[in-house]
Amino acid sequence: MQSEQELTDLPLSDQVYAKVRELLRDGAFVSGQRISEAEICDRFQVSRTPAREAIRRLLNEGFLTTVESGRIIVAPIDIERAEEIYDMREAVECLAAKLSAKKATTKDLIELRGILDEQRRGATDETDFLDINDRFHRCVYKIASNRYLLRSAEILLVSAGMIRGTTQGRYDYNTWSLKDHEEIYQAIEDGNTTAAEDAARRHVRRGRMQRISLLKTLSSV
Amino acid sequence: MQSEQELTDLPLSDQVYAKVRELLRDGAFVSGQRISEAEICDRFQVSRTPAREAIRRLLNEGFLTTVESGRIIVAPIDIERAEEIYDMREAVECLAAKLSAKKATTKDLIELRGILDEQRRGATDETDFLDINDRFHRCVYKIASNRYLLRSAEILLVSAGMIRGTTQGRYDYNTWSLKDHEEIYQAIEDGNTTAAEDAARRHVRRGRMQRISLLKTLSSV
DNA sequence: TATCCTAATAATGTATACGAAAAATACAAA
DNA sequence: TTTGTATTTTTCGTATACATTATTAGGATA
Repeated sequence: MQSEQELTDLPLSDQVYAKVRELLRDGAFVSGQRISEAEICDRFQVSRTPAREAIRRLLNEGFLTTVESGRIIVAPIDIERAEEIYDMREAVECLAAKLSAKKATTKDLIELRGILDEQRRGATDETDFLDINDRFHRCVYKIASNRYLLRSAEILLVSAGMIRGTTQGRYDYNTWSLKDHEEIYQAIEDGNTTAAEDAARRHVRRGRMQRISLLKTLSSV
Repeated sequence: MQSEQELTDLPLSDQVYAKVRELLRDGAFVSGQRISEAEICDRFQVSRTPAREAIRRLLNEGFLTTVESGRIIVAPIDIERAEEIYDMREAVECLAAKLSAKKATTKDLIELRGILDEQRRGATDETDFLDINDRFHRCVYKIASNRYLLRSAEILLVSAGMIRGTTQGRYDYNTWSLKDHEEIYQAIEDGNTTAAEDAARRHVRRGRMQRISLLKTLSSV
């Protein structure tokens, strides 16, 4: 829940939750793969209680799914689910941008610009790029300061990141991503809510097209 | 997770979750009130494990909040939180209406119209009215068929329902609520996505004004 | 009476124990 | 080989035990 807390002094269930989500994001857990409590216990050396709680939360947030008879698997992201993610993401990112444009303080703008500068300097590798990208979006969420939005946006950001097939063709993404982020930033700085919303919408839609086409080439193989 | 399931064959944690949420909605648990595991165990005659899981989910969804040193209370809904709820709700309800207008089948329309007819016939009392109201919205969510939207919208619907101070002045709400629902329905039937979005937006904003002013009169007392 | 120290109490995080239900496996018979 | 059945194993839901930490209460002293 608290974001700035050291991971080690959080309850084990939260640590496990965070670590599993990381594994999901990094593709160590793949679509459709079965997840059992015992496996989580083994892997993270915790007892069933925190493992259970982490799994239940991941289920609730849509990262995992229950199949017939209670078995749990990593939620497969097919085109249908990807469209659900992006439909929702568009609504949520637009709101985030709009609220940020309304509420951003000077300090907020400095922080956001800092992340943008980092992105401009260029990422060392793909993971780094994705990190910076996520930080930008999370910063916007923070500025929007809406707890319900935050919860949703966070989940959707990670879920969208899980849509991938091949890693290739993802890095040049940086070119338009940077331009989009600059646009969003500018609108927020200007306090122009509709411009912010529009920029966010375009950004999400570009991401959507890219990801969906990625899925399509994959499923046709 | 599955909606049509008998409550009794769901895991205890889900049953407890549902029951606590009901108590919250009905005002049996009030803002700021402390909630302890033991209390939940006592009240529902379950052991700590399911009680814990229910509480964690309620925390995660924003119904409960952690205060200093891990104490858990019913999240107080002040004006700030109410605005967060309604800002987010506007985005989510608009999306729900839009998607429904795009996807609704004849069968969907029949079901939705059925609820509307019920509302037209009038509710017997306030609880009944709220039930019908919720059913209408849930039906729209279902038609939109987006899992991420559903989770969010459901939480926001209940959260918004928890904004209340006095019960008075809530019942005449029915007059404009019905009109709004009819508008939303019509747009969905027409497959007019922008009209659906607009109708939903107006509806949410009306609810927002009403609830916020309710809170304001309360806090000024 | 106010304050501080200590003991008791309660609450939460974590681990483990138990039971039921489902799945997998092994083995026998057709 | 296939099928059917019995047995073993896994997995999960639930309960409870243990440990640690925070909170409260009581009593002694200034």
